[in-house]
Amino acid sequence: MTYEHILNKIRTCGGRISPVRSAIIRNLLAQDCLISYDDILSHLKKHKLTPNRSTIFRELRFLVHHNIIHKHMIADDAYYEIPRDHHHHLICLACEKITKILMHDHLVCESTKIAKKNQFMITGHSVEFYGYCTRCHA
Amino acid sequence: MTYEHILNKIRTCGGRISPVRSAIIRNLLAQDCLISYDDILSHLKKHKLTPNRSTIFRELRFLVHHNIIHKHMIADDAYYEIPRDHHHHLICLACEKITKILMHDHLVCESTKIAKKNQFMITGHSVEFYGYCTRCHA
DNA sequence: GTAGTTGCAAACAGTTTGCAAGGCA
DNA sequence: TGCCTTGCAAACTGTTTGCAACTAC
Repeated sequence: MTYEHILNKIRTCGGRISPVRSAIIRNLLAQDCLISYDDILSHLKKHKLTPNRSTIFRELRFLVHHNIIHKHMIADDAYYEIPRDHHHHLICLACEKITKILMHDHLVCESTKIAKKNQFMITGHSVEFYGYCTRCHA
Repeated sequence: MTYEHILNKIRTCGGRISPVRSAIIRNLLAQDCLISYDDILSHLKKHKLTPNRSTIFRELRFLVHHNIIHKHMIADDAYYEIPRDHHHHLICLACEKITKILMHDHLVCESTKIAKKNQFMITGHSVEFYGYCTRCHA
């Protein structure tokens, strides 16, 4: 999903392209992994945009609702990302740093079995590894 | 971890065994998967216990802090369980029902590789499959 | 008796809502 | 112009805190 791809998707369903909206989308595209509300806020500030909190929440909800971004809850905090390459996360329990990891995903084939066994339509899965990063472990 | 096992662990670190505490632990032991704050509250009511909200939150925090229970955030809601058999979850995006699943866990061996590659001390992992249960899919 | 546990009220953080004003197409 | 987006203030939910009263051991 490129920037233009996303804009078209938004226009198709009646949405407008406002400065705040496009800045948030650019921010999410520039990132290749999960970012928080605060990350987004500080990125907007750098671009001289200081929208109200409710605007940011509404925007993120809009993008989630239109399936443009995904929301993850990690240790009580919300994080967002544009789903592109399928990947998983490594989460430090001390500093909360999130690292993206790529791995050969056995779960993709496993999920077919699980779906059949449990009579469940699986649309996605997530994997997180918890522990301590080098800095926090030391 | 049996009931007595848990009580001893609590006593060892200076905790007392109050009616609310033991009822919550029994509730968690009776369940073999994730339960919510509301599940706990209604279980307590059945046993004629009506503690204050803050008491329940404090208790759950106490148990998490002493590593007796684990807390999971699923779709903005908190769930708790006593870690016994290692298992994963199937989550219905419509009715939010959570089903426990057992599967051959390739991730256990995968995690050693990931730990080494990322210089990260892995202490645990979680896997969730998202989708729609039979009832919600129909 | 001492220290841990509880109820209550108040505070708090994150998030949502109603409404009027502003802005994109 | 019409409808979407925004700011503002207020409401709301889940959770935490301070403090005095209570209770397990």
